Amino acid sequence: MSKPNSTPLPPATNFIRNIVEADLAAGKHAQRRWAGQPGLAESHAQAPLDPAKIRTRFPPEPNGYLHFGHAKSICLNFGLAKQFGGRCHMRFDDTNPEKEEQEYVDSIVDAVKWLGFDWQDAQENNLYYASNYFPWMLQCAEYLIAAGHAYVDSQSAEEMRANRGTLTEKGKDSPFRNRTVAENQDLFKRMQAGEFADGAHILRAKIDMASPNINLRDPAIYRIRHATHHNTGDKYCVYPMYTFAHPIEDALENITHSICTLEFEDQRPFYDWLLERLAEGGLLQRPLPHQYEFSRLNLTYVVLSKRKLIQLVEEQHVSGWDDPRMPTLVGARRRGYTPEGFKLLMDRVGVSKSDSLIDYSLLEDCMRETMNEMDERRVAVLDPLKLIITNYPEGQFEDCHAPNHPLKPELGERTMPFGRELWIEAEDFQEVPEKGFRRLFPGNMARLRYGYVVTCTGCEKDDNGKITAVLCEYLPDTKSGTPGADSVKVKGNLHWVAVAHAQEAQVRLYDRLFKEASPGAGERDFLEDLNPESCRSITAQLEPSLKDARSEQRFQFERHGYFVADRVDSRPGAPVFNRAVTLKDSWGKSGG
RNA sequence: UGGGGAGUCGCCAAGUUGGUCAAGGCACCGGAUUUUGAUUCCGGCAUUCGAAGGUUCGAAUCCUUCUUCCCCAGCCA
Repeated sequence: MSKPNSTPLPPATNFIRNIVEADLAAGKHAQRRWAGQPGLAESHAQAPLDPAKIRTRFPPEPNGYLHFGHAKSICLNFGLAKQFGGRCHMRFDDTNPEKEEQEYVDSIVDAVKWLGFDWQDAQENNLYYASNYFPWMLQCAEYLIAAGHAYVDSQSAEEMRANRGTLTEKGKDSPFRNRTVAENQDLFKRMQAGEFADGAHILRAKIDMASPNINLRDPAIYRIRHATHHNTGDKYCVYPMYTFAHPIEDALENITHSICTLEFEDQRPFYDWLLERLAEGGLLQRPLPHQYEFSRLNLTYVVLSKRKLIQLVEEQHVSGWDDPRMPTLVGARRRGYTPEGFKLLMDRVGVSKSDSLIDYSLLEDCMRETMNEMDERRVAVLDPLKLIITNYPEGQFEDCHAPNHPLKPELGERTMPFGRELWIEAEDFQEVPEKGFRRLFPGNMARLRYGYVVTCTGCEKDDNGKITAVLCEYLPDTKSGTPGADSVKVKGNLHWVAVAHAQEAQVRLYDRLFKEASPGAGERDFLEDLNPESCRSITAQLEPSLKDARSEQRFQFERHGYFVADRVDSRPGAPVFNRAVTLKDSWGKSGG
C-alpha cells in the first residue's frame, strides 16, 4: 500500500558497466590475489584469491569540500562495486602537503557516508591514504632509476617549461638527462635526505621529449617539498606527483577499474607505461589496473570549480561551505536534499564520454520524487492573511484530522484545531479573481482542507485599501470525514492554520544561487550572475505539530514544497525551516 | 597548426560483429483520477542519427572528406 511505483529498474547500461561485464565474463581479474591490505606484488603473491570481483576507488584530494560533481563519481564507483560483487575503496589522494588538511578529510568522510556508501564491513575496511604508500612509492622510484627509466633533473622550473616544447613543437632533452644511474641514485638519496632546497632538483621519468603527447615528455614524478604533511608530518621532504602516485596507489590496492574524468585521458599512456615498468620489475602484481574516463557532471545555474566555490565562501557571497545554496554535499544536506535524490539523478544522467550540461531542474525533480515518497505532510502558511468565519462561534475550537502521508495510511494522522479565525495564504484570496482562479473570492465556495467548505462573503481593508482579513461563512455539514463532506463539490482547496494555535517560525525560501544558466559565460564575471533573491527569510505560521521538529527532519508543507528543519539553527520549540524545493506548479504560482 | 576525446529528439542517453533499431528517462502536449492547481494514470512526442560523398539488396552502425565542441604545454590533482 505504501509502496509507490519506485520499482527499481535495472541500472542503466553504460560503457563502463559494459566493460566490467565483459571483463568479468572473460575472467580477466579472477586470478588476482589479495593480502587483505594494499601492498607490493610480493605481499599479494602468496595470499588467497581476491574475494572482491572488482575493486574501484573514490580518490579525492583532501583539499576542499565535496560537491555535486563528486557525487557522480561516488555513485559510479561505489555503485559498480556493489552491483558486481566488488569493493570500492575510500582513498585520500594526499600527495601534496601544501594543500591538504585533516578538516577536509573529515568532511569528505561525512559526505560519502551521508550519501549512503560505506567502505567498511566485517570483512574489510578499505579506508586508505596515499601518504601511507610513500615508502613503496620511493621504492618504485628507486627501481625506475636503477632500471634507467628515471633521472634527476637539475633544471629550474622555468628551464623545464621552456624545454618541454609546445603543443606543436617537440621538447628538448634536458642537459641532465644522461646522468649515470649511480649519479641519479646518489642525487635522489640526497633529495630525500633534505640536502636540497625546494625546486633544486626533480625526479623525472625518462620517456620521450619528442612525444606528441606532452604528458610523455619526461613527466616529473618526485619533487622536493619541505613541508609538513597532515598525515606524515615532517617525515618526508620529497613528495610524489599525482601522475606517478595514482597508478601505483591503484595497483597496490588491487584496483581493477580506475575510473576518472575525461581530462585525464591524455594521462592514460603514462599510467600504462609506469605500471608496465613496475610490473616488469616485479614490484606490482598483474593483471594491472586500467584507467577509464567518463565525462564529469555539469549543471546549469551552478558553478562547480573549486576556485569559484572558494571565492563564494571567502568573499562571503554565501554563509559558508554548508550554505544551503552551495552545490556542495554539506550544502545540499543542510538544504534538505536527499541522498536518494542524488542517486536517482545519477541514474538518470547516465555515464558517457560526451560533454553534457544537465538542467538543474532535473536535479530538483529527483529531489521532489524522493521526498514525495518519504516525507510526511504538514501545513504551513508562508504569507499569512487572516480569515474570519463569521458564522462560527468565537472561542470555539474543534479537531480536524489530516493524514501524515496520503500514500502511506499506516503513518497515521495528526489533528489540527479549527476555529473562527484562521491564517490562510494571502495568494489564496483575490478580490477580483483572474480567469481560472478557483480559490477564495467574493461569492465563491472553496474547501478549507481537512475542514469545512466555506463561502467567501468579502474582505476587510485598512485605510490604505490593504486587505486585512477575508470573510466567509462555513457550511456546517461539510466537514471532511463526515457523511456530508462531499455534499458540496468545490474546485478550490486551501490550507490554513488556526490563529490561536499557530506556531510562528522563521522559514528561509531558497532559490538558485545564480540567475543565469551558465554563470560567467562569455566575458562576464560569474559573480555578476548571482541571484539577489536566492535567499528570502520570512516569518510563517505553522501548524502546532511542527513546533517540536527535530533538526534535519523534513516535511512537505502542503501546496508549497519540501522543507527541512535547519541542522544548525533549528531547535525543538523554536524551529527554523529551509525550503529544499518547491512543489511543481502547473498553474503559475511563483512558489514563494 | 601537434596529441587525445566527443557530436543520436528541448536535456540526458541506449544502440557501434550493418538487416522492423531509431530503446528508455526527464521536459513538453493532450486526456482521466485527485480534499495538495501536487502525486498517480493513460496517450502523443526523431522517415532520422554533425555534414557531404561512397560501399551494400540494406548503414546511426563500414570507408573517405569536411565541420563543430571539449581537454593537454603545474615541480596541482
